[in-house]
Amino acid sequence: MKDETADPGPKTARTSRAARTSRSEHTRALILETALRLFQERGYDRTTMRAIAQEAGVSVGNAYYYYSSKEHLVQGFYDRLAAEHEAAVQPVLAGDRDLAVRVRGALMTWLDVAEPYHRFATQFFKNAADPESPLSPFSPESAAAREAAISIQERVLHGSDTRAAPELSDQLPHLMWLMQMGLVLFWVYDRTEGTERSRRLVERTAPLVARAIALSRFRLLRPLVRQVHEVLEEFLPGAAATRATRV
Amino acid sequence: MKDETADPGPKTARTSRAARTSRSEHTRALILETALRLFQERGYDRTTMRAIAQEAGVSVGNAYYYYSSKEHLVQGFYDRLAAEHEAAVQPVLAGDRDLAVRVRGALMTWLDVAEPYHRFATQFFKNAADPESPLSPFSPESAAAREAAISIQERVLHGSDTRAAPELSDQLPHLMWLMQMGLVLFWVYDRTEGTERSRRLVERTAPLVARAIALSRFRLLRPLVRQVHEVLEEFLPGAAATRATRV
DNA sequence: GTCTATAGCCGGATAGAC
DNA sequence: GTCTATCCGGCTATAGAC
Repeated sequence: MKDETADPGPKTARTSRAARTSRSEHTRALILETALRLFQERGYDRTTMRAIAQEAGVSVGNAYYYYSSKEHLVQGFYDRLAAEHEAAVQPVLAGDRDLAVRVRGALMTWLDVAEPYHRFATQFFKNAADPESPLSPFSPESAAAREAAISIQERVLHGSDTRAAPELSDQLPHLMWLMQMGLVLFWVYDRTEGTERSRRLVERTAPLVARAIALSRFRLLRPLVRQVHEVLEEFLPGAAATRATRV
Repeated sequence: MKDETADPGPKTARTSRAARTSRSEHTRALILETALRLFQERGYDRTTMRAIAQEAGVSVGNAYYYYSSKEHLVQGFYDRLAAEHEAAVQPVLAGDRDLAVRVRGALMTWLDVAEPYHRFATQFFKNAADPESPLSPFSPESAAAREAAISIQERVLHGSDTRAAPELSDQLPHLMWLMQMGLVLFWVYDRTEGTERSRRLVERTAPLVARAIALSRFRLLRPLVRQVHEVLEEFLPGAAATRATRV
């Protein structure tokens, strides 16, 4: 009962084309809205499908008609979060060209956007770290969201006045996204007021990342950079050509 | 039903002092043994507590008397894995003094030891990403296992003929352990035959790590190294002094 | 195609008797 | 310390209404 490969019918989340029938879309939205609200109020585990259905004024069966599992409701949350980040990060991308500032800005913006959900986000990432789960940030199902996030990093980097070693230039956004996943993990563990500690980590790390990237052009580091490039080429999906095996 | 803070009674896993009463210890061991066997045979999810109890010839309630949740059974597995790695890694630690060789050896050894359990290891990272879980590698409950693992990295580094930048020297083992956690994540996702791809990642990454560490002493990198040192000092628990806030 | 209602399976976890 | 009985919630199934 874990994956369904082909997923016909209305259970497919569709962001495309405005609403198949407005009634159907309305119900779907209602269920998601209710679920997210309850998750925030009581946390993920203590929100039962029965409760979601009841609060939304639909039957349990109907909830499952739209979202084939409780986990699938979480996907709705991801999409929303990603959209909010994309919107909120615009000023950063259009702003200062200093790389450290841009890196810091993009990550801080994510922390801002995610803040309200911190309480129940914990539960999500448990699912997210499961390779079987379509909710994993590395899963094929998450490809769209992942690429959107990487694209933000790309704009962070290429809109800056820092030039990285040329062979790394295409791969760095992906690498920066991986680092962002690390930050998310840290954030999930962060129990400080206002996730202050996560913010501090960003504050201290951003200049470091920027400096490392800038240094990558120095001759001394050439062999190391070349090695890094090769490893990334082999192990980062999508970065370049050779992809036959998957992990 | 998630945490119990104080955990009195026999549910506490005790590696100390040989067996409170031999009968009790025998039952405990029997349950763990059975569980681990079934996990290997059918995977974690498809092994029910009922089945474990039945196979072990005890009641479900009894199983819960010794292991307060299904997850707690996994802790027993961690301990075993750690012990096996510690034993198997000895030749590497006593062997070649080349850092790349040592790094590679330690990680490969872990992959060897962990191989038989790969199938149900999925479960690991579910825990890793859950801050509530005592099974998280970052939890206080895992401190002992974590420190043992870090100590292995310490011997890898300090038994080598490479000298890192002095201010990083004490922190690098912890950082290398973090990288190892990254490898574990990769490995969990790895679906190739014999986890071939994970092995290849180690093969390609070990020299890179060794080189980066060696480079850390160059003057060009001094400012970067200093920054890294400061960040690690602030955010790695245990590395040095200042720890008031927790994350 | 969208929805309700309800009954029931399954498996993790618990209560409380012995 | 050990058991049996029970709860609880994710999920499924079914039958039928609009």
